[in-house]
Amino acid sequence: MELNKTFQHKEAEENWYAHWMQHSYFSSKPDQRDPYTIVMPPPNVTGVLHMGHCLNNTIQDILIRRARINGKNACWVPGTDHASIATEAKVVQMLREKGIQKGSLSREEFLKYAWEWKEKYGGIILQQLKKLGCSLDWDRTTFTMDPDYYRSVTGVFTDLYQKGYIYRGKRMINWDVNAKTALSDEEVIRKETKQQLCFLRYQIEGSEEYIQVATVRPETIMGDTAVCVHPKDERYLHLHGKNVIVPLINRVVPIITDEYVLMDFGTGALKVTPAHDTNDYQLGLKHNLEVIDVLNEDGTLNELAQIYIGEERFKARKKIIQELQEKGLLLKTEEYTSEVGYSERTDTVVEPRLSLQWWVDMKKLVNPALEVVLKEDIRFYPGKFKNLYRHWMENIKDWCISRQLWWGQRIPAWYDEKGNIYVAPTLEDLHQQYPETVNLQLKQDEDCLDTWFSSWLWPFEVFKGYSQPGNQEIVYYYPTNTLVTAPEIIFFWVARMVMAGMEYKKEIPFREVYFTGIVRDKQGRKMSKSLGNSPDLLELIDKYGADSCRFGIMISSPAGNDLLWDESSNEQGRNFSNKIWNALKLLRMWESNGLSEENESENDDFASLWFQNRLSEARTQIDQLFKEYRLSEALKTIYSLIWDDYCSWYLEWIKPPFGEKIKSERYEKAVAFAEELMHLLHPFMPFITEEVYHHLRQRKEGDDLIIRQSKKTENPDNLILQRGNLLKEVITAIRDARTQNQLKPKDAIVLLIESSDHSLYQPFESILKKQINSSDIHYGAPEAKGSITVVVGTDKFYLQGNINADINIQKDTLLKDIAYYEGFLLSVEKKLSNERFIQNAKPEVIDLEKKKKSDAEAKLNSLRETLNAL
RNA sequence: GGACUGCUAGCUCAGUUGGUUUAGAGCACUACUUUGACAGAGUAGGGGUCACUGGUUCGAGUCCAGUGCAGUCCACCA
Repeated sequence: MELNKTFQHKEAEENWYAHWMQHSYFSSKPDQRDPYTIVMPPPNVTGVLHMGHCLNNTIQDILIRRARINGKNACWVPGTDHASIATEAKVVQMLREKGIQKGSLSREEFLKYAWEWKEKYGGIILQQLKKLGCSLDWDRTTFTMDPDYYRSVTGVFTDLYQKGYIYRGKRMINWDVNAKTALSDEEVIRKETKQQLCFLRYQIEGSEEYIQVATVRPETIMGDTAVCVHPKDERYLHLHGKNVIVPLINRVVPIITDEYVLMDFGTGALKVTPAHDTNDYQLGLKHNLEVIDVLNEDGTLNELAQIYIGEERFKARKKIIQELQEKGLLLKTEEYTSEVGYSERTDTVVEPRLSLQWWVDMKKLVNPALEVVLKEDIRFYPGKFKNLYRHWMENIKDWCISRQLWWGQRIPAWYDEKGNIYVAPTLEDLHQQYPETVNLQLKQDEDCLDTWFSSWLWPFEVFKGYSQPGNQEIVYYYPTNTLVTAPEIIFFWVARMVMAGMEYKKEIPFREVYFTGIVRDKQGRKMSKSLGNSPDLLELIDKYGADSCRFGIMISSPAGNDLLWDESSNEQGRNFSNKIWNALKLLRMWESNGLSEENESENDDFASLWFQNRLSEARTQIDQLFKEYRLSEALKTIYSLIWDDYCSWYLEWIKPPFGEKIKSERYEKAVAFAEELMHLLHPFMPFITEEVYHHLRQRKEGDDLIIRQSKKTENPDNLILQRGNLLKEVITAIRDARTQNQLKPKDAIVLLIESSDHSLYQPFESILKKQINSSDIHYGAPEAKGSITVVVGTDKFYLQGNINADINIQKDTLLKDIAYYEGFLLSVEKKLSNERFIQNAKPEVIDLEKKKKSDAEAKLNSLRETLNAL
């Protein structure tokens, strides 16, 4: 079959993915082999594939494919997360565009829309992963709101409630006025924000005197129930026990004292608004202050504010500032920058708000989960995240898990008319467990659970490890091997999965966690939708091919650091594909030219002998790099093995002279090496490798690269490797001399080698001849001048024949070399003549320096001899 | 404010317990080559006082301290 000029990625991708699916190569069932399990971090149903997913899933696919060819039963589980708040926001927006307000719908009606939306868009991201070549076990696709999964979530809630790990309490929470729900601390992003610090005048009751108070949130003054000063602050001693009048609404509130107030910040006088600030709330509790919440759940002012009722909080702020100014109550404003909390999902400023929510008492779960990481039962790559994990775990706070949303697992708590709480996974369970409730008027809690309250069960619940504990699958696949995820969700997800795993399986959920870097653009900016600097991955795959995109992102992905991604790395991947493709074409061309059956002894084929050992050497390196999760370097090693060692050296070495046939044995070896190379590269670039593998030979049904098993790595013969390096060195040096002396490639030379050991060169004489275009090779010293001399090591190579050697060029080169080695020798001699060095350095280091010295001397001798001979 | 990480060629990165040459690779760059696998190529070349300042040591890119710059995470100062 005639091969295309270049690799046609589109056809190959479609064909091979379909072929692999047809043969169920991705699907895994428990068997005698060791499992290798990865659970995919489930992307949000709202998501579309971006560069982060590309990186993350490429890494997972590499690990899975490598495990598969290393004889493991590889199982990679896909799925999606219902993403409570993000999805609900999308659905609300979709409805709004249709002219439907969420508030006008019943819960059931809304959920119907939400499920429709999920069915329509929820699977897109998984389909996109197929384009990337991900070898996921699709039969295992799980959704965090699948019926069984749902029940496990409410089951876990019930269990934790019964153990007393979950409680309901009225506390300050982070309120998202846009999504109208509570958020956990982790869902609040703090950002530096410029604000106006307003200095306000609060009049002392029954006096003309004023006290100054600074605030960045003047719209909350209507919730003030005190002004607080430090008890020792001399400026305010005379005001202790007095009252002040809150501006605009003229509420009379007391001046209280507390050491919490910083005397040197602002004016040293703090307005206390217990309903709208966590610290103020604590102060309020301590001093028994009234809590006046002036905001509605959507962030508008309510009746308790008395003024600007119904106005949005920031509009109200402006108006209040203006009114205060007009009334002379605003003394000044200063620009002030501080950290302000924003909702991770809706990016609106979060309001501290007092409300009744459900909480997990994390102290009950934290210890085993901390221990397994400290003991390194679970290993983090890179290791620096261990400290981060530890710090968070040691300072853990209770987890607010209730959300005022409809999309998600509804909290399985029911209230009777007296306000008693009953908790059970389902209503049926409840009736069964508490028969007295059958006849009660029960009302289920309106709220949903935080998304992460379901995804923390992921590593075991995808195998039904909670709903059917002890089933064959969970026993076989759990603990999983590697978790590959972004460091951003170490607290949201990783830590909580460890807790859930330890609590419910009494075992770690995964043995190793590989944290990927953040994908940044060329300017180092984080890729994000809002910046619009995130390229469309599907377009890239279409343009360069999935293999090239995988190559591109992996080659620029240093272990444990962020990666700066640039489209040109895809070009490098494409060029590499093309290089491989052309090597294949060369092999096929040789075959179609016919093979020569002429015999040759093993010793005649130095090239294959060398490459065999070079391959073993590379394999050893790659094995080690994989162990350390240095995937980028493993890829670089393979890249150079294929491009430099196989294509540039090996294939050139075995290439038959033009018009001649290649010897059959050599050809067979070259094909076998190509198979090995494709096998090594396959985890990184699955499509082209499978395609090439099938072009190399006729394959039987089921002989596919994706399942071909690796051989044991053999130790390389270092002597052979050294000989190979010598050969390369000599070729390079002579080629260099040829160029410098302007010899044309066509001009053949005669090579004379002067060496103390001719046997060094004899094994690869024929290769050398071909590579430097030499008609003949002799050994010995030159009889006359006029040749070009090249020194490699201490051996001399004379290029003779019909040439005009330019003595000056050679002199320049030699003098440069001599200067270098003289300098080098000087530094070594300096070291060796230093008595303290001789006294203190290890003997092997001294020996080494001595060897360096004698080597350099010998080299200098050779160079000087050569110079003199000119 | 606290903690962590990084700073090596134009760019992205290696450099493993301090001594294997007077610091490497890949891209990019420059020159030359060009009908026999591949111009998406080949051959060669230029390019770095290893962020800075001190210190330890016979010896520092590597260890220590400080400084600077960048980034990440954490923290309730109005």
